[in-house]
Amino acid sequence: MSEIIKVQKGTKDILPQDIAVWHKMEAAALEIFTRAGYKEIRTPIFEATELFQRGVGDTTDIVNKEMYTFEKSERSLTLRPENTAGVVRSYIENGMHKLSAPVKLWYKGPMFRYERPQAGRQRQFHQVGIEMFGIKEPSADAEVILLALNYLKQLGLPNLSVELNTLGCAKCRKEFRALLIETLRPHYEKLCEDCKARFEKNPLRLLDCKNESCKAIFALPEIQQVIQSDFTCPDCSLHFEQLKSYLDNLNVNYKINKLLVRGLDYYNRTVFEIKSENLGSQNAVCGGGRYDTLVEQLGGEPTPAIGWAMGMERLAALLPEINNDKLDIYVVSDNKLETLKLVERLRALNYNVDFDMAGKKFVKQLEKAAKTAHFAIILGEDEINGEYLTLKNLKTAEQTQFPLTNLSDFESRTYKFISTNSSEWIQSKLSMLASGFGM
RNA sequence: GCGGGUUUCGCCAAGUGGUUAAGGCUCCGGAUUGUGGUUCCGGCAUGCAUGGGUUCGAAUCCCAUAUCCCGCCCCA
Repeated sequence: MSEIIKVQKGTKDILPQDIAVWHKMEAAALEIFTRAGYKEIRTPIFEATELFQRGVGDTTDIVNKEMYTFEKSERSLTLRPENTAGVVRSYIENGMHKLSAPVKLWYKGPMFRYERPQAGRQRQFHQVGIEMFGIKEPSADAEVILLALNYLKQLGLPNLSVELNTLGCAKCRKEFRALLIETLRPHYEKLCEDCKARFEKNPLRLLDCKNESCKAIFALPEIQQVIQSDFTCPDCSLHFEQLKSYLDNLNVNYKINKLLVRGLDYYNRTVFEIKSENLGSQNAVCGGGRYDTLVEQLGGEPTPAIGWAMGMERLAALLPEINNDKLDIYVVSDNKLETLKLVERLRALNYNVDFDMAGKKFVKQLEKAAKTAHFAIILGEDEINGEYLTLKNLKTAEQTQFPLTNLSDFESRTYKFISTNSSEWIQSKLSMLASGFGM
């Protein structure tokens, strides 16, 4: 046997026994977003490297050190590290600004970042997210945040904490930036290397620094005064106040975090995160914000926009495991031809049905049925000769016979037989049968 | 990129230099040629992440590499 090839570091197989929770996340996304007027968009996994350099921003860590970039036919291509840039590219390229605003889009799929894997972080991971284009009013911000909460609620995660901040617009941020640099300059020497490097380029990012000595500096009264000060221009200020008012009136719990500065360059005004305490150090489930200049920056018409993304692996970590459902019926028989015929008919009636193909003995087949299915159908010599089948409830060991010639009789009478059992499967089957018979 | 830990069967796991590497679960077969998930019996690692080294002798000690996990940075 030659050496086996293993999955690559930071990647994982999602195995059949774990897939149910992914189906749940995907189904919830389709349902909740569709209900809010969002349409799914699927953009390519790789894009021109330049899209991310210009879109995500080349001062970001994502672009600087985390991209999977490769050359092909003298083009530089990159596996998408996030999907906002790709969606914006598609929005521009397909002339979606001509559609009536807002244009509401959602997506799900794999993203790629070359990072050291740890709890809640992989190199290939999945995000589900939404983007809304064309509305600058704060009601859009409110809807987008509510949508995130609704999605989490649908998944049974209603109690996560929302953190909110505003970064202002280019204009007010410029003034704040200048003030911040001026205030921090006396402490420059005491800052960590990263902070020094970012000092002139993107001083807002310093506020996010986790270094203890840097934190101590930012805790100084004169610096806190600057950080806590309301630097936003009247327009930005009003926008934020209106958003907060909407959220207050809708009883959304959130807290203002002045230090919340998102790591992607394209954000302005509203930024927010949704966190969970149960995720270890990578605790952000959802991150998003407004990016009113990105469309223009990537060559489109000036278009306000806002969106968010959730990490699906992190979401999955918060959700309870879902046991895979058992089969509805396992057919026990030594006559493969008659079994195949019956299985075909049962599958056509929407039952999940399987049977033995290995030629095992009767007892073994029944054992297998007991482990993998709710019901067994026994189709032996007696049944075939008498043109009937035996249905066995594997939980209660009850049995009953049905004529083989007319399976609609099987359908209509089965629910009476199985109604003696109250498992979840029975409930779902009952409602299915009931709807099928117009009851 | 930097730090700490981990690695024995499909899964869990004993073993800390000395005969054929415990045990449990799962799986497979039999007891039981049409009624199961109970019970009983049997099978399932010539090998302990990989490569070197020390030793009469290594899963056990040493070195290197890899792996996965956790943390930093950053992000979902």
